Amino acid sequence: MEAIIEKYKKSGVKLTPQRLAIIKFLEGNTSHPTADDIFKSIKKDYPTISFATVYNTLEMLKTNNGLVEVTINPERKHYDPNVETHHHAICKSCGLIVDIFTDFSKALGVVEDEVSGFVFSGNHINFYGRCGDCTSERDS
Amino acid sequence: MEAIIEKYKKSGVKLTPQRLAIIKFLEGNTSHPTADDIFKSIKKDYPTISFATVYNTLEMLKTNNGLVEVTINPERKHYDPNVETHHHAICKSCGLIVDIFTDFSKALGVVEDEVSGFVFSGNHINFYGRCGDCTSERDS
DNA sequence: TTCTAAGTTAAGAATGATTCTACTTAACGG
DNA sequence: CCGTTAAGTAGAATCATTCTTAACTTAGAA
Ligand SMILES: [Mn+2]
Ligand SMILES: [Mn+2]
Ligand SMILES: [Zn+2]
Ligand SMILES: [Zn+2]
Repeated sequence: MEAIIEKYKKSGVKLTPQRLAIIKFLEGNTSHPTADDIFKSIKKDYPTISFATVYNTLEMLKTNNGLVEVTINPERKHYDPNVETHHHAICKSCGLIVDIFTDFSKALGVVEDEVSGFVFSGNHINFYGRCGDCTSERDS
Repeated sequence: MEAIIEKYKKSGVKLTPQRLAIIKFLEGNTSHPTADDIFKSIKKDYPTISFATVYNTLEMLKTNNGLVEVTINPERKHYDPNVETHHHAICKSCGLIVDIFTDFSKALGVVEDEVSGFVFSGNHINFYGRCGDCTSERDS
């Protein structure tokens, strides 16, 4: 946490209580929250916070490489403080998003030569299915 | 085309001129158009068409397995008449979306056992990069 | 053919996530 | 402390998509 704060100070951004609250909320968070999830959570401690602040902070974090947008749900954006390359499993029933850290670069690399003219810089895999809870629910 | 028309007739939907125009526009289309792209194109022949009809028809096609939504662009949905499993290359510069038909099931299958409780039913890979045009443009 | 029921279209209103605006407030280097 | 200036806030605006409702086709029955 301290290291994270230092990082932002160096990049010249002001560390307001609201920003720190959002950074703390996201730190180590693997739930892939939406802007609304973040807003609701921060509102408990900062009742006057506005969506503008949430979105502005997310934008700031994005440009400082502290956050990535996860484009999985066409209805709204999800945010992920884990900026390392990784993939996701998505439950088609309840929307749960789970991280997958397996490295597929070898298996995928071969193909990247086959697409005419493209120069690739990254990839992301979505695995669709049903999570444990939703599977056992249907069985019963 | 004839086969496609038969397919929808059988499923009990009425094939109106607007619907046929949309189906024709999509048939074999690999450009991954948005609802607005479709609307603009159909409007040339049917000036009174509305967005409601475009969205209704897309919904109808989706439920009849004649179309899939492509969740790649967080700003708007793209539609793909190719319902076979395939993947996409996305140009980060111009937004071009190109199909990739390589089969990765073997390489990905191994992992699917490792995610606790999940039962998987499909996957989709996004390859990010720059297309040929955008790459040569930057070079010059 | 003509009639009907059911499904479809079109215009515009409604929704909801995200962005913008105008103004107030507070962070922080000096 | 102070001044500069970035950041916070409330609410309006935007824009893709969905909803509502009345008028209109379609296809089958008579
Ligand atoms: Mn993740
Ligand atoms: Mn495609
Ligand atoms: Zn689930
Ligand atoms: Zn390009």
